[in-house]
Amino acid sequence: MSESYKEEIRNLTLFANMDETNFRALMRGAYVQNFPPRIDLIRENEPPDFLHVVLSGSVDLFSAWNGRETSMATVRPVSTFILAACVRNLPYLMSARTLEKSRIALIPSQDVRAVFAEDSAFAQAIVAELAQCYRAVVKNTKDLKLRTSLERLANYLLRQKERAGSLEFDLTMEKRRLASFLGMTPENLSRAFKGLEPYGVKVAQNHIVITDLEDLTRYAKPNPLIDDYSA
Amino acid sequence: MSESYKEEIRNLTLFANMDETNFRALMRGAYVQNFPPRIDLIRENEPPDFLHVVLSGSVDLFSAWNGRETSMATVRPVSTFILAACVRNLPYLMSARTLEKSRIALIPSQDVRAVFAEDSAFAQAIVAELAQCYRAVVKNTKDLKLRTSLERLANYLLRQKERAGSLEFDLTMEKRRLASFLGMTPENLSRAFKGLEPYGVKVAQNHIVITDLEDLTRYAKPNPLIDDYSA
DNA sequence: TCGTCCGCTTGACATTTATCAAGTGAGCCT
DNA sequence: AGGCTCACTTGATAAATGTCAAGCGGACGA
Repeated sequence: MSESYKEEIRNLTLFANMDETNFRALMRGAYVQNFPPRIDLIRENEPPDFLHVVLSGSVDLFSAWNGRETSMATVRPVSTFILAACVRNLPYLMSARTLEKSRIALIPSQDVRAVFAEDSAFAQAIVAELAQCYRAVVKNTKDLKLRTSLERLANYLLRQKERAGSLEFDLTMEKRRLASFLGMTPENLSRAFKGLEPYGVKVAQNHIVITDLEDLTRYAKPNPLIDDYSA
Repeated sequence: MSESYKEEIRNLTLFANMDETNFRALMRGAYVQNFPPRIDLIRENEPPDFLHVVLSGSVDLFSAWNGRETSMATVRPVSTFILAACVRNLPYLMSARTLEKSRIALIPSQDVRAVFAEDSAFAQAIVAELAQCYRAVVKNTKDLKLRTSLERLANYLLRQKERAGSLEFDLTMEKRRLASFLGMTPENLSRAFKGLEPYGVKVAQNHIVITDLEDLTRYAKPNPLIDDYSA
């Protein structure tokens, strides 16, 4: 693997503080691969061969049961996925596919387990990462159980507004995927956008304009314990 | 704290392999308290002062938003809760209350953070525990997003059957809490029980009898990637 | 033993969400 | 430019779920 990739990975908080020798050991078995859009990377129920690091592009984590499918999360650079399966050496709970052309680093999971048993800085970083992921999923569950789909969409738009730093922004994913992520059908999402118009949301294609932030906020009632993904 | 309590905690996988000196240090600031039923232990959004260990009784983790409330999980002996908030030193995402008379050990969370930075066996145990919790919540999300309420109930009953080791068992919680846990109203749960009768489920009060396991299983389509809480 | 309380159930109805089918429109290839 | 594709939208309808109000029945205390 090229040194520039290694440096990119090294800068991830997960790997930043670990011992250099251990990091080198981790990288020895690792490699970077380029994938075209819509390629399956892993399938749920497979054994966890590799810890994946998204270097560029983006990846959809999704899951299926009984002919239905739902999008669980989007992984963007630079971060990892399926860490939990790796450290526990248990089958993946989710499938993953590239959304766009993506560069992914693959680190053999047995190396991850071996090194994390030796390197306490790495172990601590894993703890921080897992705790973060855990809290993110708990928030997502609260979102699903405590809110209607209209409320979920309203709060999603407010989070995107925060991310973009502007009252005007483009949706970062296809509407059909957004619908699945928010736990509804595309048809329902389409109507939900209409339903938010009275609260000051203008939609044209993928472009969103929040024309009345106060009104939308009053309706959405955002809450850091659900919507603040950084804490 | 009495030595017998300490031993009980020591036997938890989370604490079993750590250094004795570090364990003693953890226990120094810890104490055990008895709580009556229906007592609030923590409230969401509070800073994480203590890691909680349920020694006996049971605890409900729940969360509220905008006047609505939902039950997230039940913690039974001997296990811990709000570990993620402790290690990240971030506010609780869920509230907790005793369901019955319970004995709870409280370990100052700053001690937990201090010791886990020193003790690699402890750090590893925390990783295992957090990864486990993460996977449990992911499964729960899949359950919520991929299944109807009737399917969730059917699979819940199959899991309880497994737990009890018998086709006949008692529900371990109030129906209203079960409804909340499964993400529905008590009225809807009541009708869902009726709806499972054709598949061989008999309900009398809290007592459940599965009279046609094959039929119920065919309907529920249980899946280890959703329903097996041990993996 | 008789009330009373409280959780559960039931029925009627409203709302939310999904499904199915048909249309619209932007992007794209030729 | 024409015509195709494909996501999205829209409308009609059905199914799932929630709400409200009333009733039932076991547990418990007086």
